[in-house]
Amino acid sequence: MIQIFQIIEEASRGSKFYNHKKQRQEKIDERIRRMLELKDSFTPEQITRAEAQMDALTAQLEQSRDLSRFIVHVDMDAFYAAVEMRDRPELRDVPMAVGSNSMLSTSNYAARKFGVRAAMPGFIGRKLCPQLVIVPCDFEKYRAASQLVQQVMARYDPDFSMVSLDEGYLDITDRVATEMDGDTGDQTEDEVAQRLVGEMRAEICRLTRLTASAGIAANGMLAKICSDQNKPDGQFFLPRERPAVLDFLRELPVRKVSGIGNVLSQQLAALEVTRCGELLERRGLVRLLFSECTQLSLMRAGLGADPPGVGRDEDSHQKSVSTETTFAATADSAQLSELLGELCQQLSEDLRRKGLRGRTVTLKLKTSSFVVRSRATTLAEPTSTAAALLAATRPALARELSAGEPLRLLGVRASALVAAEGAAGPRQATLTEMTGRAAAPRHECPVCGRTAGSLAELSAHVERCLDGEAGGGGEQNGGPVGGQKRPPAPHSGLPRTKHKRIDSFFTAVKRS
DNA sequence: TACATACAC
DNA sequence: AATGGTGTATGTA
Repeated sequence: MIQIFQIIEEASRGSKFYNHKKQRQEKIDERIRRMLELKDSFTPEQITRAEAQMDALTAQLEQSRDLSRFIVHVDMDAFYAAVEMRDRPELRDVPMAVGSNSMLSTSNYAARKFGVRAAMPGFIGRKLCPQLVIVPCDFEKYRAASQLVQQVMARYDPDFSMVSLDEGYLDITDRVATEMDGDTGDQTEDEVAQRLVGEMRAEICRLTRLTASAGIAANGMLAKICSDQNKPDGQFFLPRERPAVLDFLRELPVRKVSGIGNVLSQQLAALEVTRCGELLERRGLVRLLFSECTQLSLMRAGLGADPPGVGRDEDSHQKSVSTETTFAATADSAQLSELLGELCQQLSEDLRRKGLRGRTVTLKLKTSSFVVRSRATTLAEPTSTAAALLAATRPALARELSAGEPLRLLGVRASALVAAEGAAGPRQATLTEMTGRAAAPRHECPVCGRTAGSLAELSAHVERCLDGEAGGGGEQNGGPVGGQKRPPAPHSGLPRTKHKRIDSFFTAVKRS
């Protein structure tokens, strides 16, 4: 499988993308060299002292360690690909990916055997696997499937929170407690939690014909790692006991922890830290070489001591709104200027739709050699008009253009957001706003196939259907639910999110 | 506040 | 021949 690396290398070598990536890596290497130099200058006393300071932090984290909750992370398996395979049986047994020639969003497991991965351009995927079938994204479908998944999750925790269309967190502690009050035989709390999650996954599967994996642990950080352990179509339970948590983490690659990415894991590797357990052993170096913020999150990763919340916090609001696009590189200022106008128009619409205005406007650009730059302007008054956005960014574009290098991307962002006149106030967008509505003009129950008169009715029906109470399973499909005589009106012309987007569904959002 | 970087999905 | 878009957080000046 070293071949995979070689094929990718072969296909990339010499390209501007590749060159840029190499340059970036050189910068990282240089940073690491400087870090190691600094490290070699530390005296044993310095390190001992740093360790003592970290021990204080550790004690503090131990003190606040909360093992009282059952947090669940649910992750749909190869989500987009799974939806396409479900709807097109001919794709079932072939290597396939969802996306385009320039970017793949997901691949199925057959394609993964060839090294075809998310975030890989399609043309490289085809080099790795000539039979690869590439299916374009169909977000309406993924949204509809996600809605069903969410409907199930809501039954286990009405305050669940989605991270994206295919992934979310629940706190099922209360649900477990309720269950324990009834007759659970001689099942322990832990067993009940696992059974409930198994049932939830089964319901998701029944409703969507898609599989989900899940992790159950004392906090979201651990639950997320756990959901990856028995993927696909599996679950993993990590007991809520300090020794079990520490044992689990000791050998776990640091890269598995959300927040430790490419760069930080390279830095850590240079310090001979590749496992979470080693974060604790080398805490002195962590203290001396990383920022306070990074120290804290690394110690949390080593100890598995993270707050148990599922992203619930009430008064958090959206910080920025942006739109950007990639195109064939050009230095033609008329063309770029026209595009900038369109982007400002788009951003203006997005801001208005969300009832927001921005005081800081940022132009983003990427040169043909993949160098990214941003130019920000702060206005006297917050705005949401295309004209003002354009006025704030056009001069910056002109300045950058005078360098003469062709551009391959332009983007505009509004930040320092405030509520527009008469709007509700800067707040997080609701899930519905961000993901759009389920595209089911005939509100058809995915379990029994009958139609309901409205979304609300359908929801209620699906609840009953999942509970096995609707019609006792004896009735035929097709009869409307709730005595409805006619199929409902197609659907209320609510604004649809246009699906020019490729993968933009950061919905770390609380449902409201 | 401006800009760059890292990260997630 | 060819490598995405949206958003958050953080470090630094």
